[in-house]
Amino acid sequence: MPHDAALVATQQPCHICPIKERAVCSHCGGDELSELESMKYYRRFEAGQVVVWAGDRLDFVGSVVSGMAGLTQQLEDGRTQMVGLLLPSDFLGRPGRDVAAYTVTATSDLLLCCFRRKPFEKLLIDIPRIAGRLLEMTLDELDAARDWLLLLGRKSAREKIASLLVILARREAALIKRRPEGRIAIELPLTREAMADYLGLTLETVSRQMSALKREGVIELDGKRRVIVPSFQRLVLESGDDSDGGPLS
Amino acid sequence: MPHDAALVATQQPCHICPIKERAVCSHCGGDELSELESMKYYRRFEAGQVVVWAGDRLDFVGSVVSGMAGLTQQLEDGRTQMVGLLLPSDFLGRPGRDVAAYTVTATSDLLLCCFRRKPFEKLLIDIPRIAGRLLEMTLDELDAARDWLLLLGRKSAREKIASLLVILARREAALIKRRPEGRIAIELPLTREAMADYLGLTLETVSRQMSALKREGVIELDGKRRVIVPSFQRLVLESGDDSDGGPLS
DNA sequence: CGCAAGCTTGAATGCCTTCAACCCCAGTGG
DNA sequence: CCACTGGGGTTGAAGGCATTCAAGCTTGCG
Repeated sequence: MPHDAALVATQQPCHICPIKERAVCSHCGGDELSELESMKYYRRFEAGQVVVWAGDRLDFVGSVVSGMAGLTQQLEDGRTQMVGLLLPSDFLGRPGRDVAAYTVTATSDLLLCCFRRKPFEKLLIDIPRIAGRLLEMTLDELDAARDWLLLLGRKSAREKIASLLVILARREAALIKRRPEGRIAIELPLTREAMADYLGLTLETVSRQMSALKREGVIELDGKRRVIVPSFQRLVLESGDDSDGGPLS
Repeated sequence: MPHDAALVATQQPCHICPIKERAVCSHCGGDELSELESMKYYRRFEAGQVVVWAGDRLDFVGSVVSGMAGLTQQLEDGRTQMVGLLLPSDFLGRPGRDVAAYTVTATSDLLLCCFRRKPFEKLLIDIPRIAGRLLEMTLDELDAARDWLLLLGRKSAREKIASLLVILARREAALIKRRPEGRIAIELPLTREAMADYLGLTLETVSRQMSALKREGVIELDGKRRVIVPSFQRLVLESGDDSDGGPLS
């Protein structure tokens, strides 16, 4: 059972939680928050660990507090596609479903703030703010999935890589309510293989395109897992779509 | 204004509505239903017509009663990807957002059951069943989008075509609560170009693969827009994933 | 040191695209 | 009546981009 591998971690109070502005609980007031506080528990996973396998029972839901996880789907012959990327504040699990539809893997050290599923489902009925926030988040995820469809269906390998870096930079910046510009650094809590699974490429192609972007000065590599971007605008240009990334919500 | 092009159609009472089992309104009881009934109005679009352009104001939401529409997204240079396929009972529009994020085009003659957005948003607060159903539908759409990611990222052209046919057959069958098997017919309310935009291919590749599947007896063509499948099982096999399509929900 | 995991780079192959010609057919007007 | 036209569809040939297969590199660690 993969759950046994999870470490229960010391909890932090909600009022100093780094994701309190964006997670499912973000619309909650004092009373509601203390109810949540009494129910929550933390789980920690190490990079590479599987949180659940597709098809296995999943009796909790939760929010990513820190770190990153990927949802993946497979075809019979082993071809793998990442179908979801869980970053801090993202929600894991589906209310009303007791079996995981996708395999969830920690791509970096991961901290989850969890609730047992049944009690959480009751909260969804009792506290409409939570259901409302979850709907909003699900709609946002659907929009993100749709951008991703465009990426997979129509972008070149080079544009795909640039797009991924843009997404990570924007998400990282959004947590501190900023908007990336100029010279920035991006953490890459993903192996080349995970990037390939995200982008619908092979790991060799990812590696080659990273090298190409580096050769041309679009990015600099600081180790394998940290990227310096001299000009964020330039990177966005390379990503194919120059939408501005929408409102800072 | 594209809206002017829409024809207002004669309404049918909700109790004989073909999508009453699956649409946003499906969990509503008598009182709620009559409230909805007093607010709803129909709009009709012809095949090829644009319902809204991305970026334009959208003051209504609604359900597809019959026909089919596509949501599309574009890159600056014109590359186009379909990012949503609206079939009967699917929901159009996003509560809380007044500007369309995607261009919506009728790919066949289309009938929508609409509500003005503001009053509908009030309903979402007043009638939790509606909000609940919308959450459920959004989660289902997210799952569908994730299957689509796998399709775009990892499937061959041939598998993509087969997968699309499987999806259409399943959706068509789900409306009458059945499950496709054996010899079946599938309506294809899509041009080759729309299929290509859905699948992340060129229309030539779509045409070639359709011809190949026909040559090998996997499908038969009855005109350009109707496909006969001698063995649904065989088609599923060609689609790459042989999951059974999940529960009949 | 030596091993393994993750990553990079090279060469050859293949799948899908691109560009182009042609077909089919419904609608239109001389 | 039938030639004309245009949209949608099919088919062919050539080329390109990403994959596949393979070798070698880098780095952390027992």
